[in-house]
Amino acid sequence: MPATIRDVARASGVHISTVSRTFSAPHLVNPETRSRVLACAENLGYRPNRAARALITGRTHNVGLIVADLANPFFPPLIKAAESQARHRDYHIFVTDTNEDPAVEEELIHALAKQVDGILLCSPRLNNSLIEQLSREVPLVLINRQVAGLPAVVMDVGQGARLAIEHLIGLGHHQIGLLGGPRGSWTNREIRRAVTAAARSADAVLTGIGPNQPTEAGGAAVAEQVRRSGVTAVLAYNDLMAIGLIEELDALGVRVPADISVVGIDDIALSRRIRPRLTTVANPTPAAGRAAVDMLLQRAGDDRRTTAQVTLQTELVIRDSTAPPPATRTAVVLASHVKE
Amino acid sequence: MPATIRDVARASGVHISTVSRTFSAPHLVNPETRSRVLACAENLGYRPNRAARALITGRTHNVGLIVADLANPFFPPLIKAAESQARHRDYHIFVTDTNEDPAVEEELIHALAKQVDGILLCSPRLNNSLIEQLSREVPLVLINRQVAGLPAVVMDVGQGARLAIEHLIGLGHHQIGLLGGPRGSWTNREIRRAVTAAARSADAVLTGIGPNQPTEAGGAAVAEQVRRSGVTAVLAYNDLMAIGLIEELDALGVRVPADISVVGIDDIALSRRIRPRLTTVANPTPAAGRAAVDMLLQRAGDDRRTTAQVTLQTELVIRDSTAPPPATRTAVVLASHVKE
DNA sequence: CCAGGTTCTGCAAAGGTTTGCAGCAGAACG
DNA sequence: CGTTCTGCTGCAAACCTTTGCAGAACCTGG
Repeated sequence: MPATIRDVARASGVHISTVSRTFSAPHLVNPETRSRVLACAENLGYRPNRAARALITGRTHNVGLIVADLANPFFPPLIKAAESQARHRDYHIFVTDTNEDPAVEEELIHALAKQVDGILLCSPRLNNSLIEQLSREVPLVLINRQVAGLPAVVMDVGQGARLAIEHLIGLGHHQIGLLGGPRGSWTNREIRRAVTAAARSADAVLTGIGPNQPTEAGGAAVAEQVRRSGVTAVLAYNDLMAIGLIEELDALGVRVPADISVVGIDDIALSRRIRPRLTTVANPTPAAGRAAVDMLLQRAGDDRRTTAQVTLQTELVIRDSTAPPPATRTAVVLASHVKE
Repeated sequence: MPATIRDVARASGVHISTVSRTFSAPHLVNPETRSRVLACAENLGYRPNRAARALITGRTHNVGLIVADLANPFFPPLIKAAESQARHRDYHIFVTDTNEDPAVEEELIHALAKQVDGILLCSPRLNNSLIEQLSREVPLVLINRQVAGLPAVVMDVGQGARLAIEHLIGLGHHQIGLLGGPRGSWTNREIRRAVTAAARSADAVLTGIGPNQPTEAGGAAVAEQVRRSGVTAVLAYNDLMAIGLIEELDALGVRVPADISVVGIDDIALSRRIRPRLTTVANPTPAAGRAAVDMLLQRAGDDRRTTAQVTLQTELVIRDSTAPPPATRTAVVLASHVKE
């Protein structure tokens, strides 16, 4: 039903190759012929079939972007930045959501493989060897994950987490809880590594809690456990969990930050809006999206495999959800400064 | 580089058609042959090329989903519901974002056209005739938009808006502001239509403000104008605008709901969390996502063009951002009930 | 033993496009 | 006027599959 290159050729009395060139290499065809062909194409409503084109050129001008959970406000800024970057380069981005399920993730990579020129894998939950294997099927750029030999852009969440712990220790906390994220998360391991080191060198005691769903529900679910654990401060895997935790603690009659301090990670827009405003580690998500697109397209351009790994800096944003622990409260308040 | 059907055929000593059938019609091939072929395929890491398959079958098993703004929390529930519904039917969903730009929207439809079996168009900003024309290129299902002859699922926002206005009038408001959304939005027109009728029949005065960007920034931008306009209540195009407006009014020293009542539309998760909790019109977004996928896939199945239009009910959720207007405050409070 | 059926496999066309090669006409040049 | 070059166009193979058709091998029943 839709017009093909052949219909246009017939209508304008030229060979299909001329029609093809009219669209993909206009300078090779006589201006007169060109405009005749274009007129016929317009008439018939002809549009080149991108799938057929891709079959022979090997370039689809699409890139896939796989995230764990579209409903997590952490992702949209990254996605939008990636989209606009891709658009400038005449590429389109197809976004899909894995529902935090590694099986779905693998499924999707296979499904996308031949329909895109590469895939941006955001915070994948797959294990390293599987990722490596899949990367032989389709060019991959990882975001917030490092696998030897694969290009990646990561946000230095370890550094941010370290700053967060030092901030808490500086306030006088010794018993600190660490709310783990989903299993398979590289970010999760980075946080744990950095935090463990920071805590050890300051004689603070760390209590791990998790793994958990990286959502508000996941945070809320462990509120009771946090309260009973005796910690005076908590670093959560992400802002969503921190927010869920704070709300549930509030429901249990535990005040934040008076009784327990809470720090999140990501600095989603919501964190600035809740009360108490959340102290958190800010991630440069738009920059990450742009960088990932650049790496992928550059890699697609040259054939040589770029395996660069870009690290973006994070930053601790101190707001109102952290304060000295109850016991030492007055003493420390005298010595500390209040910052935004 | 990646293995093709031909490599598998060579390796297992059969014709390519047999390999093809092994994957797309296994019952037609001898179990013995089949397992041999499968073993070779596994060995070579062969995966059928979905693009090539689509070229000949005409079925890609993908569906496109185009939204105006991924960062608007209104969309994720719809998207996730659509994705899970599609997954059950062995389809994949590709999501893209138009940045509220009609030109990008058209671009995207063309780009997606041949790579999907149909497109779900969410709150499109395109005009009717263009939509109609594009629908001849690729099957379309509209969400929150009605165009004669095209299948659509809409949420009855008109009814919800009417309830909202009646609620405000019931509280004693006579001067009501209507914060318009983006131009090109069908929802916007529906709201205006319903609200105008409701206001007329109750002798309330309506002040239109807009069009505006349907974001928090858009809501914040008109706060000053709202304050000066003399209205005592506002119905916003969506929750995001309502929230932005409330925050900015707060910054201007105008209290909600004491000085001005505000009602939103959508009932995004955030609306339950801000203070005052937002009175709003709840939309059944997951149901809409599922219904749209069903309509599209059913339409793809039978060849006959289904043009059904499904309407889903909305609901007014009364929370804390609405109250009687300042003047009549005490009098009416005595006569009214407080509900969640 | 033969007619008819079943089960499996191969052949080749088709789907819509791109692209290296070759051919052709006319221009430029000596 | 012959040669070389330039600009344009057509030819046909290629990309990776699917699928209608036909043939081969085998079986069943009469």
